[in-house]
Amino acid sequence: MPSRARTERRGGQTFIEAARRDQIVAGAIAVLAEEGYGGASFARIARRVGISPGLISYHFANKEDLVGAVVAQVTEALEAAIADRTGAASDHHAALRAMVEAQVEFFAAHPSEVNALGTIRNNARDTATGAKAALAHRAAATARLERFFRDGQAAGDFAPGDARLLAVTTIGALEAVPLELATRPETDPAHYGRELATLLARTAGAGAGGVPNGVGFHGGHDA
Amino acid sequence: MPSRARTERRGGQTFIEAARRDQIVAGAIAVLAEEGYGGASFARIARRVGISPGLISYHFANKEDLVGAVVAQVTEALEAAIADRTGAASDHHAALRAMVEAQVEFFAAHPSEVNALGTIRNNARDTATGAKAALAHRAAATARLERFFRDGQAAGDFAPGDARLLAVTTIGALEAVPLELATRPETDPAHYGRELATLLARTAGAGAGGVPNGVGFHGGHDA
Amino acid sequence: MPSRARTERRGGQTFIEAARRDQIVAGAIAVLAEEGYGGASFARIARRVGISPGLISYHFANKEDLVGAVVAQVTEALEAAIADRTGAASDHHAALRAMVEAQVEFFAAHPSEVNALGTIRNNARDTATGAKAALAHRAAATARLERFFRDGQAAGDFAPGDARLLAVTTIGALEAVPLELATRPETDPAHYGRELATLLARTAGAGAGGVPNGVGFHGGHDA
Amino acid sequence: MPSRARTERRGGQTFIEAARRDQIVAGAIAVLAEEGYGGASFARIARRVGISPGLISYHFANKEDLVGAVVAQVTEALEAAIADRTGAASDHHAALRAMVEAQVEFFAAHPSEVNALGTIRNNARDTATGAKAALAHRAAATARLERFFRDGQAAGDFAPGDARLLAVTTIGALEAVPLELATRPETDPAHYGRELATLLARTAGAGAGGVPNGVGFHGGHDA
DNA sequence: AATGAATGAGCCTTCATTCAT
DNA sequence: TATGAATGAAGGCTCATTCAT
Repeated sequence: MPSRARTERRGGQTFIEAARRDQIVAGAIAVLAEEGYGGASFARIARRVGISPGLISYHFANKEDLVGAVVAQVTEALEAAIADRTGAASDHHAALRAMVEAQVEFFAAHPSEVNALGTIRNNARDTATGAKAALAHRAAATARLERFFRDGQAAGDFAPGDARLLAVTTIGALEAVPLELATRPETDPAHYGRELATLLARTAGAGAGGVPNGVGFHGGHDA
Repeated sequence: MPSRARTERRGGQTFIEAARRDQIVAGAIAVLAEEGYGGASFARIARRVGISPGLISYHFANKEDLVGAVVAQVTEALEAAIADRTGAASDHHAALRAMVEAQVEFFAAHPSEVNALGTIRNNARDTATGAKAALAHRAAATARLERFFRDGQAAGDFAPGDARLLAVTTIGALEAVPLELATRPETDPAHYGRELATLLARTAGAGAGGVPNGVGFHGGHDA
Repeated sequence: MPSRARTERRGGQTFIEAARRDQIVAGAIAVLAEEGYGGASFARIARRVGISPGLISYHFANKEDLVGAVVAQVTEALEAAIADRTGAASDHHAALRAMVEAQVEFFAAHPSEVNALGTIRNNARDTATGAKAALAHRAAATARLERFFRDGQAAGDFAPGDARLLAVTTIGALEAVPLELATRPETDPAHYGRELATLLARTAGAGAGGVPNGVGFHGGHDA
Repeated sequence: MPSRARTERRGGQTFIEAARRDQIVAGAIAVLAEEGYGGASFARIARRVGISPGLISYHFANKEDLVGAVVAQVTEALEAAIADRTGAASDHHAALRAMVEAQVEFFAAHPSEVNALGTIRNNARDTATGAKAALAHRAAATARLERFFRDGQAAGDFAPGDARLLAVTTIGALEAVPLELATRPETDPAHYGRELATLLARTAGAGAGGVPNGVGFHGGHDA
């Protein structure tokens, strides 16, 4: 029985279909990162991938659809990277550190993806569902972080204060990282992540039994 | 020789020339804020201002040129607002607070300008000189802030630490504010600014003889 | 040697080949009727039939070819329906009535087919051989009708006059029917056909010994 | 004072704007007539007119808009031609004759316009308002004709009968004319018109005191 | 100083068609 | 026999920009 591999499917898609989609998404990410939102035309993406522009329309219903796929892929990868690291955290300080470090390292490891996501987010008006997903992802991340800080404050791990403000500030601090890494390539991301984690821990403040400037000392967690 | 008024100049420009340029820049800001970078076409800007699209090309060499004018106007206004408030600051903590509060209040008072500036910055690849100015402004602001923090640490007003990291983090925290204000219109900007200032002061840390949460009182340093 | 059935042929075609062609023609008719000429793309036809677009190209050399098949099928069915009814007619008046009634009833019974045929005729320029067949069919029908009227006039069944004018007018009157039936669905087609036959008989006029409104009874002429 | 002519306006349009629009509409009519609906692309129209395709978009909001302009121009011209001739008619028979003759002569004098209108009508699905206007025009003409026949029957000028059927049949007979004239260029339109008028008068039938083949002479009815 | 007419490139998308499988 | 991947041309439309006036 021939050509089995070609007909096997994953999620209703042929292998080759899935491969093309991935390839196109990758091309879109690269072009978005390099040329910006306005420069990410089907023609440019197709040229980079080495296919005809019509083929993108064949695999994606819309530009929106393609942009949505980019957003989905990048946010999922980012979420996974964070989840991987925060899963083991035993307290709020450890979790915050894990999240910050994971995020910074992801930024360093996937600069184009992160850049593309940011580019899309900043041009969200254009596309309806596609790019709004990027904004929604950010909003969800902020809300999650707010809950996390409130939780930590209730648990006495963080100093009392406006958890929303803390979340927004933390998100902002993190979002400034990719440009900094790009601007100063000599920066060691791992080190930067650890330092930023420490700094943001100080920002969140120590709870009743903690120490503001650094590290708690109960657990044995680090990043 | 009549029409003297029309020929009087400031900076090499006729009055009416300057007025038109301002009018067009204002229109560009509004459209950038409302329609995003991709939506800010000459046609759309001209329609809003009530002129013909060709006139924009008459007054600005390029789209770049127009974008550059927007960046210049907004960054200058922002700088002025900051300078106004930080001028009176008597020490680093006061100066930091003044800077943060001034910036947040500027964000609240001029949402379109800030939005437009952000939009341009996020699409900086497109336009050569025009939009890169926005990035350059940010880079300069970061560098200045880094110097400020280093200064403050040397003076013992801030805790020792990586001043660059502190600067980038502070910038990031500030840049997250406009979206937060837009997303939650019920937020009181003045209050948000004070809280954020307090928070960022804690982030910078208290120096040897200072108070973390408040205002120091020794130095006479500038922003 | 199995699969004999699959290789049996009619007119040089496999059974399954013939079946597919019919299926595709039927799909094309439906799509033409519903979406118009411009909307009748291979993709749309294929989707309706439940096959891949490439298969249409496999079974038909061209879009022209497909359009030609549609024209052939519909005109043949129409001719057959007319022949069925006019075969028994004993004179020119009866034959005219039979033809008109048969045609109107065919219009009512096969609205999509008729619509598709009309759509093709009205876009005949596009496709070379395919759609010109529709025009040719109309021309042939007109010529036949002209001969019929001339015949009837010679036989004294119709009033003397320009047989060509009569034919063109009759064709026109018939071609207005499908839209009328579609626009006013409450119309009873059988009744409409009888009334129209009577009216057109009056238009053709009564011959020397005939009755204008009704049926003559001499000839043995065909349609 | 210079360039007066250029700034004078008619209906809010510059002269040159109006001239261009007319020129484009004329080009669209020619291309529609020659290449059919599917062939009437902006590129093709522009090439014929000798302008760039973008200029069509500059003068017309849409393809729909352009198509609508074509429909408006042709239907208005046709209506005017009919009104010119039927205005003087003193009774229903005279009015019917005038209408038929005027229409046939218009068909002969403006073959492309008529062809274009027909082409648009037959592809009405594609375009929303633009082409539906052509269908609406036909529906209105039919309704008006129906009223006319009913009127004439009430006045005793036409034989009793289904006025709707009569109207639809008359419209159909008229719509068959352009193709006949195109197919047989040797046809004399004036003669054809007179003959068709006579034929359709016979179709409508003579009223109580009238003469079937000719002209009534009593009434003062309108068209 | 200002208009509005005009261009040509580029946008996303759909199309008929081809071809390896 | 049938699929689905792929192409290249063409579609309408918007854009920044130019230029005569």
